[in-house]
Amino acid sequence: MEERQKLEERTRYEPGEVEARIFAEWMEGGYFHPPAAGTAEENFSVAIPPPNVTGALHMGHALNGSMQDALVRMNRMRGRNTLWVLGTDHAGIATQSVVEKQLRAEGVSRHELGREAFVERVWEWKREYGSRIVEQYKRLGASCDYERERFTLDEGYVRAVYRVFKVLFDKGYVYRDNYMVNWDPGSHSAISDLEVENREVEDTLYSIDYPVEGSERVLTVATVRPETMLADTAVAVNPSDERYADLVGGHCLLPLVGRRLPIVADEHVDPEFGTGALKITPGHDPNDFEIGRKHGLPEIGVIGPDGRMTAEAGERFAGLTAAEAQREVVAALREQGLLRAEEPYVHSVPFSHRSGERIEPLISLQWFCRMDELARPAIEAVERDEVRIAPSQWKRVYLDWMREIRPWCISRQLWWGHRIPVWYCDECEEVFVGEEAPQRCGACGGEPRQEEDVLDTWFSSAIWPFATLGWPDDTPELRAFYPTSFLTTAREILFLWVARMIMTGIEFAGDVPFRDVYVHSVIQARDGRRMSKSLGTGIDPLEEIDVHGADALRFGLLAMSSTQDVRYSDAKVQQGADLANKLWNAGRLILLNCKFKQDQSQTNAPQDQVPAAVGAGMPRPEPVTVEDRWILSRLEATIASVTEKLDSYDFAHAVQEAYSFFWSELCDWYLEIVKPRLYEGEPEVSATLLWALERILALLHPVMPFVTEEIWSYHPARRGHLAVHRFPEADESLRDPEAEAEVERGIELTRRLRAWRDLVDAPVAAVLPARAEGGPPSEFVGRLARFSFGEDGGDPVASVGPVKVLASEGIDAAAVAARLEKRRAELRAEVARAEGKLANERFVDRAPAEVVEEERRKLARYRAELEELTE
RNA sequence: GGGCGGUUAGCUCAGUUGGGAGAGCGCCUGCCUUACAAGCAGGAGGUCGCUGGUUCGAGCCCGGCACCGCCCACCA
Repeated sequence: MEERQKLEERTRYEPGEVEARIFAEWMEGGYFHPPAAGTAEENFSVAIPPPNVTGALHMGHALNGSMQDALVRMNRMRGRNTLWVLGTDHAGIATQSVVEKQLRAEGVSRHELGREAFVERVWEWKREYGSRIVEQYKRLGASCDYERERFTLDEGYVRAVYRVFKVLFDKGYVYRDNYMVNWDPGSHSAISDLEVENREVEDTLYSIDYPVEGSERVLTVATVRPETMLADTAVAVNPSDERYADLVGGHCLLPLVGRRLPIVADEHVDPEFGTGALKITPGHDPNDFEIGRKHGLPEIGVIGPDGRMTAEAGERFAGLTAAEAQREVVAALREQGLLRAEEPYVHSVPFSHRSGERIEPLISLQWFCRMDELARPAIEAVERDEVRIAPSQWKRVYLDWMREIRPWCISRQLWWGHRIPVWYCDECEEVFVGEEAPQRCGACGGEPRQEEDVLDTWFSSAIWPFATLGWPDDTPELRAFYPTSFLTTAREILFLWVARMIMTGIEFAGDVPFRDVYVHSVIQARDGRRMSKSLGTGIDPLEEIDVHGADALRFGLLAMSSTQDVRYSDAKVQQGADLANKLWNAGRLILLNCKFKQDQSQTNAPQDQVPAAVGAGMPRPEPVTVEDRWILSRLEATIASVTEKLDSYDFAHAVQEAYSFFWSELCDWYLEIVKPRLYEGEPEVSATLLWALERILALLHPVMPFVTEEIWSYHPARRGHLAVHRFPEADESLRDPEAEAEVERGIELTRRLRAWRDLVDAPVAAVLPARAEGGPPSEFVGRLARFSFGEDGGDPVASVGPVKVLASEGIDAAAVAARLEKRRAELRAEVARAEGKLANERFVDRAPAEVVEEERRKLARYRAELEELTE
């Protein structure tokens, strides 16, 4: 009784009061922490794309989380043993940067601190701030298993990473090599090709004369990076280029340095570009590196990892930054008259995705992983739809990339991460690879020293779906929840993460990591730009939750999601907030007025039991009126359709359809129709309403978990939380096409009558007399449209469908006449259109019979109405 | 340089296999009707980017063009 009182007073849904309390109840119920039982086939599981520990919840997380939680909750409610693995990614570069920045503020560098102390410092940071994003997922309502939280650097996980490294090494896929890498001067580390983004930049293109040895001729080469000429080891021309045919095999002299450079012929050189002569710098240009290796050219490095010129650059330049060196080189060339031209030049330049700095290509000793062998089965798995990628265009994108895959640079010159499990013996050059440090060198008894580098963060996230379940051990979790059911992801990590998980899943866990990959759209800022912190265009989901509630944000994000990128829509979030409030108030109307007999409860299961969802409270109702049969039929149709759409990742249409059924059909029509019966306390309508409420709450719970749970807490048939309530399955036996047709006719008529009233400006409160032809319309028509239907009365002044409106005080004759004339004009136009179409012989002959027939029926209908109005 | 996606109402977006263009928001009119004014009822508003074609019929299929966005790519 106390709650009832409260419910009456709560005329608005206030998410802020509800969400934390409800979430705590779910946690207390342990619903999100399933037992490791059963098989992956029967169970349902998802591995969350692990957010960076340094991260804060952004809109991408919120969208992705809303999608995952909708499917996770739906399947949990279906009674499946459901696990949603949560965890965070150690995010090597990002986290190291955060802590380094902290240290700088204290006036300490990480080098002063030393590696061990620094790593300990990062751990401290992680312990203090690392759970922030986890807490933010709770705000969203995400039903992750917070008791199984994982971290890519926790003990078991490290073991998994080391095992993978060791196996790949033993297979010969992982190797160490001196190779051209993308050096990121910002993070002071090599990064992989996927972490590089190309940007258009305007540089200066310098043309430089290289004197040909033993000749008066010069070879003019063009470059945007003159400072790299200090590392040139050849000049190349196209083999078919007749201008230089006689020079191939000869030499030219490198200005400023004096080195003899062989003139080589290579197909790669475009004779159309510049002079057709290309300076070759194998040490600092990826193309030149390839050419250099092909021709066996020396590789010289003049730019060091610190972005400064090395001793190799010569006394004059050593120690300068690359930019300073460029100015010096240009000045020197100009002095010597070797600078032939300078012109502005726009081209694309690689930048580090991590630090934003311009990539310095250089040769360095790194660890690589050969990908071709791993890719092969991962290609087949997708080709054969063992992993289905949707929308379908991404399947091709995936396959195209995988078929061209290149070795992956997996080592990083950082301290925070998985230190590569390789040990070197300095005494005898023995190399150990294993999961644990060797005590002594087996060959010479020396003390091996571990590799300094750590692994690319993506190397560890590649094994996320099975490493989080306990692999390499054969754990119950692994048996119960691997492979996972699906993955939703942004397309930007399709290669970086998704492809690699498929490869490692097949290689190490013996099966693909998930059956479905759904690539969702990107939510852009309101103005269509990318949401980004640096642009200041980001929209904070937590602020949106504060203002509108988590349910509103979830609904809004799902409603605006699409296969194409969309702008963030405040209106959709507001629509979600409105829906929550509408649900709340419709719930109040029903719960405060319905009579409920305890024995109506059909409870047949213990409450709040995991994994099996508890049974429904309400028994199937007995409809007494056609409206009852109609709403029950529409409800089941909606359940079938919404469920089907959720199951196929069509979130936007699923939520819009649920919205539209609930708002328009249930609230605007059915509740208005049955109010008199409800207020009278008719038991049958109570049974129908309580049943409908229960089912719509359960249907919407995966999308709007908080408000539905809160309303459910007042439902008399409740036996446990909605979070583990049985998800509705469409009951086909309640479908009733006849009732649907009849009520829809009544609704249509009501609409027309209301519109007519408005057009003729009838007084709002007046009940207008009318006579219905062909039998009285449904009872509610007169009531909702405020018409009284009788056998007799005055003269008809107008026809609205089958209804003759009779003369009365409330009706303005002139307005009626104007209205009639307007309608007649419309009808004449319609008749003309239909006649024209049917007079077209080719239409009548070639269009399908039913289309022609439909057109004839329309024509007949228009003619009849026109005739009626012209009487 | 290749590939993908987009262009539909004032705004943000839907539009299944080709058969009279929809939603939400906004706007206009009228309602404080005892669930909800974050509500209810009614209404206005679109040459579906342009251009050829296929078809009885095109927002939808085909060709071309114009913008916009994204991904991949080793032309200095």
